[in-house]
Amino acid sequence: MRAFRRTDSAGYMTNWVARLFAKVVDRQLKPHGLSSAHLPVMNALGDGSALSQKALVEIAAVEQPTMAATLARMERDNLVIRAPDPNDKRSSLFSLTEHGLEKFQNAQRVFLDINAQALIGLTETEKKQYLEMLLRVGKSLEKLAD
Amino acid sequence: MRAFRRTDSAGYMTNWVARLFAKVVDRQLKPHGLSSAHLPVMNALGDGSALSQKALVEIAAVEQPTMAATLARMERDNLVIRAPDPNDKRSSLFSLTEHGLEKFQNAQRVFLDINAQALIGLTETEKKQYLEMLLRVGKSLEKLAD
DNA sequence: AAATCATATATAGTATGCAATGTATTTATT
DNA sequence: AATAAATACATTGCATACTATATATGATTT
Repeated sequence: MRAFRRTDSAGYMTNWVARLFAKVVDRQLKPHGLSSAHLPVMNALGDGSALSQKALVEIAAVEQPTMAATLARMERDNLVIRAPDPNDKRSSLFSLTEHGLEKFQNAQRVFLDINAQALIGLTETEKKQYLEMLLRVGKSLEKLAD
Repeated sequence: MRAFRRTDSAGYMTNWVARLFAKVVDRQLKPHGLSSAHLPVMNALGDGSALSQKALVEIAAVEQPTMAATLARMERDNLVIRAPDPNDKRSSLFSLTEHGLEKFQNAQRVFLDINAQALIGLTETEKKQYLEMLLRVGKSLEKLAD
């Protein structure tokens, strides 16, 4: 079996672009004390919601221990607070602190801007196709992961 | 600024698909004692080449300390060996061990198969478009990262 | 040849991600 | 109600990735 070019492999290419996204986002968020893993959490809590770890796990589509660690760091950095869930003693409800809410405004702007810059070489039609294909590929991979 | 859906963001979606790729690949490679980060290295060395860390950094498009750690683990696991570069005392040349070469055969098959499965929902034309768009988005992001 | 600059790698520190497993609480079954 | 099963979360261990920085060697300049 002959070696293949990286640009011929969807796995390599997707990983490459994802790392570039994260690198650029993290560099620009760092001065704000934020990072890419905070974004799905802040986005979910940005309207003032108080959500459980489990809900955030589903929203961010990461494994539970990953979200636990992210929330622990965000709590440490005063971006979120944890309150006991009155209906379930196993669970806590997370919400943004005031500081977290302020930071979320910046984060949102930075992230949307980088997304726009990244897609600058695609037409409007292609942008939709790009997102739609990612969704289809992701769903195929989710089946493989079950 | 209103919250956006994850499926509308190229950054989220690319990251999501990349993590799914890695998860599936890593699960299937684990029984072979391999992982996704080994693939670009094995692919580069699979023809018997002996390459420096620097060359592998460029091929895999990761930062130098990342490749250093990956090579250290691969060396520990007897997948690659390190030999002094006769032309430059700062540098070593890495090549696959016999064990690494055997494993590479399996890895290659597993990886190509997962790639094919992931793209099963795309037409042949779309597969090319997917790769081509990733390349364009990646190049835009590389500019942002400079 | 000595001093300077550049290059290749190493190391420390941290974040993000996964798998595997343990614990407390809740829900379902008998 | 007691027991069993399911659920929510915590914890441990490790891999992969980044930034920042240090060290050794090589190349260039003076």
